[in-house]
Amino acid sequence: MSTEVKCSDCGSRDIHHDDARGEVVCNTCGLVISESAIDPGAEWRVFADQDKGGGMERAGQKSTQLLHDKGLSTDIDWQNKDFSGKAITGNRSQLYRMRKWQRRARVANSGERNLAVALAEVVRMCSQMDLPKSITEEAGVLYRKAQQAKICRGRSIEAVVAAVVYITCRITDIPRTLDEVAQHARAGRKEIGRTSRFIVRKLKIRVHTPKAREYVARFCSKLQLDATVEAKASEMIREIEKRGEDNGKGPVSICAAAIYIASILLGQRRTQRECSDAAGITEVTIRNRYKEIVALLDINLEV
DNA sequence: AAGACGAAAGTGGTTGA
DNA sequence: TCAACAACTTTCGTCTT
Repeated sequence: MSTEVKCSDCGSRDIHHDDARGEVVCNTCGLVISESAIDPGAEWRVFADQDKGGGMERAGQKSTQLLHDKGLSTDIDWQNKDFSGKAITGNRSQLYRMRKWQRRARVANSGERNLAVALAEVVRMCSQMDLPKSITEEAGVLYRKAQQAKICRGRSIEAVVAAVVYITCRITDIPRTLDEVAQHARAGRKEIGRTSRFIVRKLKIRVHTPKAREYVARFCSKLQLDATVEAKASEMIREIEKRGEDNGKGPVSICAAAIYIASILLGQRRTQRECSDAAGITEVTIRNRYKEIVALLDINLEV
């Protein structure tokens, strides 16, 4: 297994993976760098004060929706030793029987196996898309619900996962466009759209159509525009929405056009091409929208 | 040469009979 | 289920900076 990981304690690159334990260990100082090879990027924190007396203390990894058994299952080691390393003396066949049942109980049924694959895919997609951990968890929860509602039948895991991520982004008000999701998914745009509509209907999830303002910050940062442009664009969008002139128009296109105008007004001009690229739409659409906005808000673009 | 403009034809999703 | 429809895309020729 190749790795660029450096030991955070002594800086050594001499590191090995202990696959049996799922740990990454520094050979120089013995520091355990990552306790879970399943999700090496994961970070979780304990807030001692919040946990105090809350009965939330636990040993081992944090409970998470992102492992099919929520990370809480027990392992019976392959060696015939107990937790302290002492040899287990009792009945051997009994030990084998325990292992067998444990294996069965954990990933034996197909639903659990499906979940294990799906949740790994959720984690992969979300981290590729730079989504916050909370979204990843939410998406995992939604996948479980979808699975219980028998939505996965006849659909690829990849499509359902992508749909679930898409929906989760929408309901948490950090919308990603279908194209953006499709870019990081292992399913086609069309299928993701179809599947997510199906899930929303089946599970009766309430999703409002995204608002143009929800894209402003992200597109501005993509275009390296500062907060003044962002504020100006938001202001225009608010006015447009207030007058109900956003009806039927794609929120993404309104947002992109508003940013285009704001960038000119504040002397940080971006081309139509740049704006359309950042928003994933065409220049033509920017043109159409921005002319409407200029007319509507009586904006003078002359310098 | 790059950016902006606009016409025209095509695509995919929604809606309403 | 189908056709109509508006938004949006693609393409391309022309004008402007």
